[in-house]
Amino acid sequence: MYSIGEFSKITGLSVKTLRFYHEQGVLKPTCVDDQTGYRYYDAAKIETARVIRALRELEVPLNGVAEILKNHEDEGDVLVFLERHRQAIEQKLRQLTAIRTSLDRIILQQREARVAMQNATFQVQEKVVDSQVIAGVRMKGRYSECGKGFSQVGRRLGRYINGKPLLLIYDTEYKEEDADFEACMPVSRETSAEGISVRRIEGGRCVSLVHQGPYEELGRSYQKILDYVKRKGYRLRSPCREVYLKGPGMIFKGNPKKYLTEIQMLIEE
Amino acid sequence: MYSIGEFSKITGLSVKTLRFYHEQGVLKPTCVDDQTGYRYYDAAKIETARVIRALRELEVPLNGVAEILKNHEDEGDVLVFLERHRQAIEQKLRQLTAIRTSLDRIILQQREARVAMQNATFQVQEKVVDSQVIAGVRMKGRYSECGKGFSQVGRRLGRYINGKPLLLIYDTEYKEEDADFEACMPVSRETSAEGISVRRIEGGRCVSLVHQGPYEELGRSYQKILDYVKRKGYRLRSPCREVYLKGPGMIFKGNPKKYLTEIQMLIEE
DNA sequence: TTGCTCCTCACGTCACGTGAGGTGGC
DNA sequence: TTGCTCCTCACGTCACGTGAGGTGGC
Repeated sequence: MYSIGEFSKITGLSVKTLRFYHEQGVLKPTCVDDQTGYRYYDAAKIETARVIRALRELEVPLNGVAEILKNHEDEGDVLVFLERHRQAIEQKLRQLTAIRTSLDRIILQQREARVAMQNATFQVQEKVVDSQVIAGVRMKGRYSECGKGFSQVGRRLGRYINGKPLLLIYDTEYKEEDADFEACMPVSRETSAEGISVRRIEGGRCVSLVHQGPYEELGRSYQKILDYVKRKGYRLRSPCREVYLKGPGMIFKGNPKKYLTEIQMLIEE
Repeated sequence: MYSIGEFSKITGLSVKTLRFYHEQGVLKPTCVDDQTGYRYYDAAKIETARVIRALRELEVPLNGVAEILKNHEDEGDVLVFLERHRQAIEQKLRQLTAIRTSLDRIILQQREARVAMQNATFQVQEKVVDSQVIAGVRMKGRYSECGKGFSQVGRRLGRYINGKPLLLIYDTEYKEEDADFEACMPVSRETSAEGISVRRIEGGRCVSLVHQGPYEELGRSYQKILDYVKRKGYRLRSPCREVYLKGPGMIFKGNPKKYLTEIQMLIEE
């Protein structure tokens, strides 16, 4: 017979835990001294304790452990139980994996936003953009509605997104009410999904300007870039693009004054 | 201004949760009527509630949420925080993945044990065993010590195990004290590990008998199989094998009367 | 006497949910 | 008056851990 302290050392369960298991009826001492209240455990209880530890290490809840210990005669019951438990674990795993994916996305976004901030000159520049595969939803209405398009793409093709959201603007003049645009996400795969157009868009030489500030103030930057185009005498290829380098985050809307948006206008060579 | 019920519908947070968040100081109502104690929230709080929900959905603990809300000015701090949180999630994921792996192993073992039980005839049979890759630890001593060898292999090559543990017995006579044997696990890869011999062992025709009962009673089955071998005039190829079809499980030791052990003796053709 | 082991009882953790009992205004 | 919304307070969940205060035997 072992005292609770001895039994604790043997089994690796803390004294507090052993008392708790007694209280819960999961692991009862072999006998209790009714004078002192001391708990005593015999050698056979060591095996029970081992079983409990094994099950707890598998994160089987205590009442499950109790149940298994009660009718562990039928090994089939245990198997069914373990399969159910496996399902529960699997469920948690899926949930946590989804969380990790979201966190990765958020962290990456933040990092990229920083890099974009460091690299931005806020001057009109000429550069070459690569051709890329995008998934887009064509919309008509107000620009402020574009979020719906982005989230539609995100829901369907979330796991394939590998770049910043961009807007293709098909109007050649600014329209408030009935604008014609496409909310796009660069994706790694040419998967198809209903209501979403997945395709490759061309690259090429373009005039680019990074705009800092709220979207309502984009007009100023458009003016700057168009002045430049006119000065150079370039001819533009529609559609114009807005790339959202840094916008409202998934957690914080953030400060609109810090939003970064790159306007890209492809030019004919 | 919204009452708590209205605000609950808007934000998707339960009334109880909103009261709890108030108590915790995470999301305070804009004002509280000191006559009735009614809580009122203004529209700006909706955004805060959204942030809290987003963070809670990422399983950020409430005190973390509170901390982020307090000094969310510096986005860098949030990034560091999110990275730490990602680490925590990753940790949990690893833990749960390990649990799932264990559960799978246990469930598979149980299933295989059932199949073995159904197929066993408990008669001496002749059959052909395949050549297989095993990882083994050669030992000298008592057979009851073999568990150490198995667990040594399990610890080092656990993820590559793809079959039932088996013992190779190099003695040609039964030895109690100073037996010479090798605890082996079939593995899917010829990886090497110190102190463990990973190699391919031969297959071939063999005489086989499934023994049901505790290991101490294996002698009876050895007698049966050796009688058969003698009757047939076969010549044996050393080492003899014991395959543990059903033994003490990872959770329960189980009933030794139900243990199944296959004795295999390869014969020369 | 000191040190050690054991005891019980109450409270804390975590993020809420449940339920009782009561109020105030339409 | 009934129904609705709101309130507070206390307790439950889960598997223990912490700490206070006390006991009994060497």
